[in-house]
Amino acid sequence: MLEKYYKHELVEKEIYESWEKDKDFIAKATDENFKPFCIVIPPPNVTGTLHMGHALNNTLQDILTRYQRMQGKDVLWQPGMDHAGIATEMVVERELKKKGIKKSELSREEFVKKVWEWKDVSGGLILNQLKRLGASCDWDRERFTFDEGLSEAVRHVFIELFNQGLIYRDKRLSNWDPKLKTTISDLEVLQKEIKGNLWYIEYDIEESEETIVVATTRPETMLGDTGIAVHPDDDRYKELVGKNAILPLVNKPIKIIADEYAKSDQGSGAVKITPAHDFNDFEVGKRNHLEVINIFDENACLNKNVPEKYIGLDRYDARNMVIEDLKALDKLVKIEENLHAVPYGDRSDVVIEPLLTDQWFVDAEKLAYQAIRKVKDKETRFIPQNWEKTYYEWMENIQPWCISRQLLWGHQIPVWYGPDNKAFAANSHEEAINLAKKHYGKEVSMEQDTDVLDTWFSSALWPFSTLGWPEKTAELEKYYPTSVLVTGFDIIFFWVARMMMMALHFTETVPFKDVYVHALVRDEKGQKMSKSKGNVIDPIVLMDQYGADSLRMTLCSMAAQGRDIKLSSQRVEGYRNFITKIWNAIKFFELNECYCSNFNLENCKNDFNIWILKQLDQCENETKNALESYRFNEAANSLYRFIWNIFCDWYIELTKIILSDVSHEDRLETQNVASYVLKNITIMLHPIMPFVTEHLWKEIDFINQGSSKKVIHANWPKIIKPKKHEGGNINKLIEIISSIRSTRSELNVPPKTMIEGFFNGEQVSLNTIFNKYSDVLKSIARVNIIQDFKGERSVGDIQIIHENETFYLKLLNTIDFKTESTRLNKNLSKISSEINKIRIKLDSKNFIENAPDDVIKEQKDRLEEYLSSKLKIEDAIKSFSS
RNA sequence: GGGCACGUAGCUCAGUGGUAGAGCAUCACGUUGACAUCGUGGGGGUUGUUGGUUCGAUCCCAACCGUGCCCA
Repeated sequence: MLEKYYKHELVEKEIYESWEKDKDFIAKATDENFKPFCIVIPPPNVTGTLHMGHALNNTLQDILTRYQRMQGKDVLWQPGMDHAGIATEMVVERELKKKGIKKSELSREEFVKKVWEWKDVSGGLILNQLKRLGASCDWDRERFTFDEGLSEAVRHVFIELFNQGLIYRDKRLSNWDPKLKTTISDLEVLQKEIKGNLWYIEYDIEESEETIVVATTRPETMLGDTGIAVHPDDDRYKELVGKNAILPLVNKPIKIIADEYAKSDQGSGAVKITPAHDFNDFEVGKRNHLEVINIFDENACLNKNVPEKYIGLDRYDARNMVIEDLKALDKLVKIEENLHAVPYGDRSDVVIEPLLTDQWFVDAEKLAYQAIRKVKDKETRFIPQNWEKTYYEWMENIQPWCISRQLLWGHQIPVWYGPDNKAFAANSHEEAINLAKKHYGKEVSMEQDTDVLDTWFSSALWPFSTLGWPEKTAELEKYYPTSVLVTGFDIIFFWVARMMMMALHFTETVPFKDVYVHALVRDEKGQKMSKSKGNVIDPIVLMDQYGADSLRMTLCSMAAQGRDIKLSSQRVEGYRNFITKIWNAIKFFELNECYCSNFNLENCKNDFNIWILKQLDQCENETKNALESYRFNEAANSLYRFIWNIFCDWYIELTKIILSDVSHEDRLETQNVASYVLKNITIMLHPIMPFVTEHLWKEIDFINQGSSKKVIHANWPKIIKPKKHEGGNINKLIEIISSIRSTRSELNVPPKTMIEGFFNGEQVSLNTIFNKYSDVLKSIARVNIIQDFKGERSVGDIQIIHENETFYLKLLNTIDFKTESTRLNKNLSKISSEINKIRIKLDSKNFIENAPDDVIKEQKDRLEEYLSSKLKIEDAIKSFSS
């Protein structure tokens, strides 16, 4: 006998351990009897912990995974993590600092060793949290982007792209993070709107009394200025173009140039050009052959290229000093408040400094071509489709991808330099020496590049490197290209786009057939969850409170395409209640000795049973279709509605009489049908709610029905269709019961009071229902209906109309006439307004001429039905007033 | 500035070219047999605004207003 409530805290751990112990998640790469289905997990960061976004992302993947397993596919959900260069280095650095160790005191090897030590102890916490969620990954195949095999793939890719000229080293402006002391890619830079100032500075013109005023948001960079730009059409400055201005504080001449980059309506219309420290200025400088002067060091402090008094100053101290000095010279003419975008590092949260350095770049533009085409050719589909636009937009404007990072933790760039600084890409030091020997004609000593690669470089290979590439493995053969990638839209650029490029270049096929892009999880007010706002809902806390299944069901039911999820714990509570509801329903059937015998359900005779099987079939169809088209919320809602609003609310109530009567001829059939329904909803719920369903399957014989397999391995159902098709008029019966209940309630008839009713037996439809289901009407509507051919009515006989047929409840002693009169008038006005609407329609010539016949007929039928109801209600009102 | 979503009941959200739904919240009534983590019933909507297409628009189209996100 089941306990009073489902206790997830006692069940989930045990169930998960049993899945793991029995290798229930394992993929069978070499077995060709099963069609493959494969998802690679978007690898969480090794430093990460589970947040709501992960919970949603992995719940959806697990639902697909478990569903496909039930379809008989050989399923591989490939798990793993990425090594997260910057994040991990920050974490370990912080740990070392606590012990009084500075990173700079350690060699590369020593530091990397410390990182591995850290990883063994505290890395990968998130994988255990995914297990709490129920993730059915094939854990034996767990991969890490820093594994030997994946590192091999990284080197392979780098060397090949290098040899093809698609990776190159270049001195150009890149985003320098002065806190982390590394470059980062443009995707890792966040633009923030900051309230700052626009400073107007006056420059003297060389050999002239004239001056020119420039406006800038970064006055300190003037120390590196090499020009002033004005718009070629700006009449104010036409005469000055070609002349020199004297850069204050530095006292050197810089050229005034005409360039369309200068906007006449912004600031003064003249803009200072600092080619070494601004991406736009760099381009302007290139166009106009301006000198490039780098004035910052790696800490974003001023270097030796500025006047001595400023050397060594931090950029903000320098700004203040420059302002003061300009003021003293009376060169600062105006200060305006100004809102402008300032670049911040997404990890460090400090202002990024564009800096001229030697870095490695991927020629992404060349790789993008195929990646765009394959999506246009529908070889990879985005779901919902509109994300294609985002993808195209980025791909079509793609910039060179800066892949070198000045870190210790990561794949060291497989490039060795010869004595003349010539770069050789090679798999190892030896290989590099050999290459160099051929080149120089003698053996030379070589130094490896000290930089490492962007973590996303290795992540971009994830869909095939995890399957063993570049080796030709059975896994690669069977599971690649993968079936679907499930991800949030925030990493379409970071990850999806780059995977597409790399996959197409190296495997000549798309990495996945579908990309399902899900929503962002927000708090209940619709705000993005963030630690600083303090509005983070921790999925672990919710799981502790309500169980993993409740959380999963909630996320699934809210995962409508194209909309963000606003999560509130109330919602989770609601789905916990849903589990309780199922739990109690099963308890009810336990009490009623449900079991399964050899009963052939095709031979069902009882209307309720035939009806519920049909409803179950419909639910199965809806759920299946929804899951196969990634409409997760529809799958969840279909199951919810069937189980609660059909099976529990009606089927159980309707069959109580049968089950409680030991000698009832339909009892055995009903027990079997109920068992069958419960078995199948357990299976269908499993992908969404794996724990409670596996538990019930284990505990309840009439649910597992003697299966030796766990529910995780059950086949997705194909619902039996009884030979006798007509399931009676159960839907009509339900409507009638609802009408009776509603009338009773509105007239304040006490729920338990048994009342009498009567009707004219010539009404065929009612006659069938009242005859067939009189016992049910007595038990759940508390009404005893008798046939009364005379149909004469007296005061207190309350009329109920159902589809043009009428019956009466005898309520003389129980009701208040005023209440009834109000009720009737309310109904009358509702009906009258409907009648008006339909009449207007039918009176319209346009409607009659243009609308399809079936629509016209439908409207006519409705009108007729309403008119007849109206007459009856008016009649009833008349009889009351008389 | 460019792009993409979204605006439906008090709240959170489904949905459909013809009759607008759910959950939560709310109100009334109800516990000796599955379930108060519950049941039964009720109230609650000019489907953001204005136009257009259409016999008919909440749905399709356009503009606007509002909100959010992405990119510059």
